Amino acid sequence: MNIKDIAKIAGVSTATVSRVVNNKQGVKDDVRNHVKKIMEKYDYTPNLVARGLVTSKTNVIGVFVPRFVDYYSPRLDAIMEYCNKENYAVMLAGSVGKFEGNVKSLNTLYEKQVEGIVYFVGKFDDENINLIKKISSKIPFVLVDQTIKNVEIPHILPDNYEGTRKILEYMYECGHRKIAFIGSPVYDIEGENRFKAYIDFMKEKDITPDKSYYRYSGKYSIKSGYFTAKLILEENIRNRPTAILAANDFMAIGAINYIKDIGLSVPKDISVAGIDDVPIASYYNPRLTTVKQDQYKIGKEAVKLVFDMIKGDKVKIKKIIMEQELIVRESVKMI
Amino acid sequence: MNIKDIAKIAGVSTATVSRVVNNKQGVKDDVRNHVKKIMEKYDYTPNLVARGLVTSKTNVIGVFVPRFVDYYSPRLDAIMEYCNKENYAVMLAGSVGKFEGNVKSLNTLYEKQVEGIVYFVGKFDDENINLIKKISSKIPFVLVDQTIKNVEIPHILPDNYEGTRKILEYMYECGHRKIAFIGSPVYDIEGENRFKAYIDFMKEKDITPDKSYYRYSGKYSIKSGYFTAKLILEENIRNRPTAILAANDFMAIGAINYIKDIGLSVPKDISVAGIDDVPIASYYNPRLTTVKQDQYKIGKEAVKLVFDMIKGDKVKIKKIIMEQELIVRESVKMI
DNA sequence: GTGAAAGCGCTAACAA
DNA sequence: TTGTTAGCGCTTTCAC
Repeated sequence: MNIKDIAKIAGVSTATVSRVVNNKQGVKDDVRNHVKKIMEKYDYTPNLVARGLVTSKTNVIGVFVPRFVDYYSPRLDAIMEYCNKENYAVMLAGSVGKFEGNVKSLNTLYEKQVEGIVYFVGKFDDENINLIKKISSKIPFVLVDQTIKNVEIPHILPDNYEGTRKILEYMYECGHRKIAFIGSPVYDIEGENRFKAYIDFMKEKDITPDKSYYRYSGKYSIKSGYFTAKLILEENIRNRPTAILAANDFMAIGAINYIKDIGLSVPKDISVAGIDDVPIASYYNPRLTTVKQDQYKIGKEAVKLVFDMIKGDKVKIKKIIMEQELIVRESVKMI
Repeated sequence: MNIKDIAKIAGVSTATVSRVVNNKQGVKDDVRNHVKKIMEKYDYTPNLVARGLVTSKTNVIGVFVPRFVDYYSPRLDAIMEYCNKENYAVMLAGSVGKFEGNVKSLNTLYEKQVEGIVYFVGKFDDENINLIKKISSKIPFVLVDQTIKNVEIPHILPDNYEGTRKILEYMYECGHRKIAFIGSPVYDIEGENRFKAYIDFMKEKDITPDKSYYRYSGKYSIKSGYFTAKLILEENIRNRPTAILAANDFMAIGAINYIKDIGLSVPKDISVAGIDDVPIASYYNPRLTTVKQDQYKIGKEAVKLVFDMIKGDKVKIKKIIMEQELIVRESVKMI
């Protein structure tokens, strides 16, 4: 049942049906009602693919998510909400474990004519970067969590350097000097910022932690936090840190699990802090002291930026830095 | 840059370019290479919307998610993975808080010509059900977590009744008799199954819990678990339950938070169990004793079913019941 | 092995 | 206020 069928049955032209479907003016009320009745009777549904072809507006935006972890949930919520409001649909892409899928998946988004893309970065390689360059030169593209060196792309970045300093400052105020650090993957520029903040901070406080006190080999997962904590603590049995900062909440939770497994307790024996403030953080036991990235807001700003670019005539590169806020809860104690 | 441009530049017909784009036979190697070179040079990307219109195959499947919580993450992962493999894209719909959005959002999916839909149910109302009936009569549609009375739709259901009995049996074996129950929303048929299992089980064991021992007003969120636990425990100060079963893990976590806040400890003072085995369950403190729904598998079976229906000629209604498995961890103790 | 041409379902000038 | 018609970018017969 298509627009032609309806037109024929209703005894009008397709143009008139189209006007009715799109609630456009210039149709007499009785004709409009008549057409509407026919559409209803025959369960007519407009084919938005066809419409998209002629208007070259698909009303779809693309979202790339490396994998589904709770970290992204509030962001996706924000995006869905915004898109619902704007009458856009969301098309998903993601690698889901396999790095190789990234390029193909992102390209598909583009080929399917999405009008803009929000890209939550997992990792990059050159192939990826080239594709991003190409796509971002043709349609609105917003990068979240990461930037690309020497390439101007609108992006939203949490202020990881300052955020990390804030939580370290707090730990320091709580009397901690022996602070270990569970860092993030080496491919992650922003992760490096967190690590850099740690190194800088310690230096400023005239503390020189042993090299075995910090590792930046974590993978942002609970498991990797567990094993990195194990690595650090096993190497420092005689010189146990009083506190551990993990580069994200999941790794902090992993560390807490390990500490519990060796019969110690957080924060009684060792304090642990995270970064991100994922949804579970405030309900974990102990409630996690962390640094809040307002994920919902990040998601919202990201889509908003895309829509600004879709609507606006001139697309000027925007860069948004999101401040991070110290969230004091239970997992770091005063010593 | 479209197929016509490429054809003109390459000095061939659009048909030939199309054959090259789609890797079809019947093009001489040198012609093929020549066309490929031109496509590359001019950064040609096929317009999949146009292709979709002519082939009436969009290579997109729709997924409806009520909201983004961790419960759905492994399911979405499974779906993404499967679709990547099958060369399909995923279009998302969801209500995100507002119930009213459901119908419009689902309808959009249909209008955008997705080839099939996986529907993770939040709640239903009549408008919703009518739309689902309509859509499911036209394209492959799989319902997950719920069924519709008197309507035959392929669906995947966790065996909530048996699952709930399994965990209750375990709690009973651990010596618990005073078992309270934090139930799920009244609109949720499957939630009612969990509640029914509780009532049946208690009756079989000749236990008649006070009415204040069970509530099925939870909303599956951590917060609602917290406040329902509060309600139950405050009303039963002199007759405190030794164990609480929550109808999902999030509410169990909420209950644990409340118990902690009143100075008691899980499982020392009160045991708490959940249902679902969400990703955080095995890393919570205490590690959650629960009943596992293999969410990844559920997601996979759901898409698989949709693809079977897309590919298969005859679409016969399939119903899959997913068994649940008792997962014994730390949050329920022997008394 | 290649091209001409019809048409997928719709919108948007333009004409009437 | 309504209809005619030309595409949107692509695939797919059917000739050649």
